[in-house]
Amino acid sequence: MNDTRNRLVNVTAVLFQRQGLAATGIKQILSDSNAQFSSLYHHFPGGKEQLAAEVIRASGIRYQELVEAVWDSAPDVLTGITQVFEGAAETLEATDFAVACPIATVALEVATTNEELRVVTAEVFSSWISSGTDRLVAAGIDLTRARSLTLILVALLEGAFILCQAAKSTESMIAAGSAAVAIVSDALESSVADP
Amino acid sequence: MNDTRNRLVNVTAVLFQRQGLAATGIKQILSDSNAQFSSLYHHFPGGKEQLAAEVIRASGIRYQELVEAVWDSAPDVLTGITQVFEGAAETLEATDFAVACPIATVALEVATTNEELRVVTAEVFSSWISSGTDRLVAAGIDLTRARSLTLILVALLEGAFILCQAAKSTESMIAAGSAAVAIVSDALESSVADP
DNA sequence: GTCTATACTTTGATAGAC
DNA sequence: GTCTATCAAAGTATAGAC
Repeated sequence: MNDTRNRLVNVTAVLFQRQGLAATGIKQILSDSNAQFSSLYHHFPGGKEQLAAEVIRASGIRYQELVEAVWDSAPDVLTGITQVFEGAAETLEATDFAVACPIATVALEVATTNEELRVVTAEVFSSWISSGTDRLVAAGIDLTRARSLTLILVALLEGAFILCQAAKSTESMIAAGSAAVAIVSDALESSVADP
Repeated sequence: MNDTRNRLVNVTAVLFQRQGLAATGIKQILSDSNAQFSSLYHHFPGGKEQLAAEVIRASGIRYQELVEAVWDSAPDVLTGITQVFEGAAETLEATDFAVACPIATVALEVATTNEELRVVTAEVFSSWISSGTDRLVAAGIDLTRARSLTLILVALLEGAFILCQAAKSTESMIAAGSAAVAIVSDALESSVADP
């Protein structure tokens, strides 16, 4: 799977994560991918927008799988959530705060400027939220509350990414992780008390 | 204060909020401001980057004042926090999810691409965090905990903005507001119990 | 599917008259 | 301080040979 098409997607994913959509030029994508104009427009007749849609989807799936792997390898829910936030903080620090959410920058850019791509980012977030909700339901939390909690968890993670990248500090991610654990912990206790 | 220089800053602030930095061209700024190239480079010899720095600072101050006004007009801390998140949700809905955080898109764009502007965004967030921390301290929470709580509040707000704009739904902002109130409420109770 | 070359637009920025 | 005109570079996209 290291053909030209995949190289284009993977290279663009990295550039989108660091620079966003508008700042990433096709010429830079081609240069970094060792590819030609003809290859890009052969594989993506829709040009930059079609490539972007595929990159957003691929990045979303990859990040979801990463988080699920961390979460599911933990012995319990609270440990899983702790490790997701700790892992995010470690990655930020290890990459000099370059690697955070793979789609947040693009999501904000397209939210009011490109309806097709906005929908793609919404689908990615929706998939993440379903994944988290499933896990909280499996831990004994009722569906409505599990969904609401997952929205909070994702918001904490995304918001902390912004603050951490701007400040070049993991302080916010640490605080967000503590809050995430506290909130889910409360929900678990009231689930046990009122099943 | 409706001279050319101020028009440039105000117009650019709106464009940055909706499109981000890279997607906003100087020609669009000039067109929307009814200004000329010569005016822009007269007032901002440093070009787009200098204008961007001033716009980020101005947007940061304006938004901080808005939030402080909402917070301080409430009878107590928890009501204030509730109304900040409710106000954000109302603004999102009233503007078809176009008006969210004024600097988040730019902050993510510049975080790894423009060190000078990254520092400016960091200063804005730092000022917001100080403002929130002051208010929680005034409510009786000790400084360390107040700062940590404020980081969580800002992360919740910023993360919810992303999710709401992508989904075109205020669901995440509602959930984030509930979480914010719950977390600060807990802190207030333990402050009273253990002063 | 890939190569070279190119078309056309928009970008940020500057020059020089007034 | 403002006007018109213009620059060099980078932007996306396409054509046509192989």
